Amino acid sequence: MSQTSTDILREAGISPSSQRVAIAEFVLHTGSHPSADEVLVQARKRLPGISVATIYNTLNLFVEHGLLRTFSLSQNHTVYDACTDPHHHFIDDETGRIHDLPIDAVRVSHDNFDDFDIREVQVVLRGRTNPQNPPAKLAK
Amino acid sequence: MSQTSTDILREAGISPSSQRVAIAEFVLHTGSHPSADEVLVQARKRLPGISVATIYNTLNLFVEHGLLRTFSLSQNHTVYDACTDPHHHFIDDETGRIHDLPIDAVRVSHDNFDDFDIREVQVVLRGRTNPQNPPAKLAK
DNA sequence: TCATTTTATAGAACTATTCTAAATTGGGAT
DNA sequence: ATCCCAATTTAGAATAGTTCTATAAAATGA
Ligand SMILES: [Mn+2]
Ligand SMILES: [Mn+2]
Ligand SMILES: [Zn+2]
Ligand SMILES: [Zn+2]
Repeated sequence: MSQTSTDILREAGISPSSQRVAIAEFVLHTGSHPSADEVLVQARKRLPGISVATIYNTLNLFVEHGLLRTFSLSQNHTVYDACTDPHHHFIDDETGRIHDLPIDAVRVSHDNFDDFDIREVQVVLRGRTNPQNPPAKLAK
Repeated sequence: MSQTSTDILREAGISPSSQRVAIAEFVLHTGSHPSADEVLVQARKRLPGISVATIYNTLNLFVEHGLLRTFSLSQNHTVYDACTDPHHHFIDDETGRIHDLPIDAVRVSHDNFDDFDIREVQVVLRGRTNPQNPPAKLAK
């Protein structure tokens, strides 16, 4: 049942060029929240000549078509998130690594702000990853 | 009893040069979460010749001494937050304006992640500001 | 095949921030 | 008051992530 990257692109209305597929193979299937640069490195393992411009064009295209989300943690560190449905994040202060948390692992309640129409709630937990524990059972 | 900017700087161990005071006068007393560029504009109203380098040097200095916090919402939009104690944020999708929310206006509970040592919980609400309501009674 | 459109590419341009190296400042000490 | 000197400020160069531009290559399909 698992769709190929080509299928995913077609379903999103994106014609699956070899470059796009090479990028998709990595970026749509990683939980690592990579930067554009990390995507470049991975994509070049499959398609050594792929250009930087194509990486950016393609990542932007994927975001526009809802296959990726993007967020900025600090200046000059934009990352891409392959998980597009709502979820939360834990960020390791030491390594900077971002972990997905299932949406229902965090509950948020808030006052009724009559001034605000809330569309989305995003929680970021920061701290340290406990070293003695196994790598973590992570989000969907 | 309200401390002058000069006092605040001295207490933080920063010698209050005229440039630093000019910047502090604005950035330590605004709730608007300004960018470096907005700080430059405001500081130049008091000290027209102040340089860009000084804006960045000083903002970084204030952050290092705990007078400001910084965060990035999107690539190339780093803002400074004069409120350094824990609180949450509402971001207006349309205008990009950031509003502080009192820490106790949002309650978060989460599973025990034995893999993570959580040090900080940050909530960002996104949506639209309700136009018919008054400008909002905002955070401390 | 050929014409047309789409996609990819190199490299220039852009922009926020940091760096560098030189000038200016201002508070003691004399 | 003057001198000294460390601290501070400054202009402009450098850097880095991203976007733009103009050209080339590839795919499409009649
Ligand atoms: Mn998948
Ligand atoms: Mn104040
Ligand atoms: Zn995620
Ligand atoms: Zn704030």
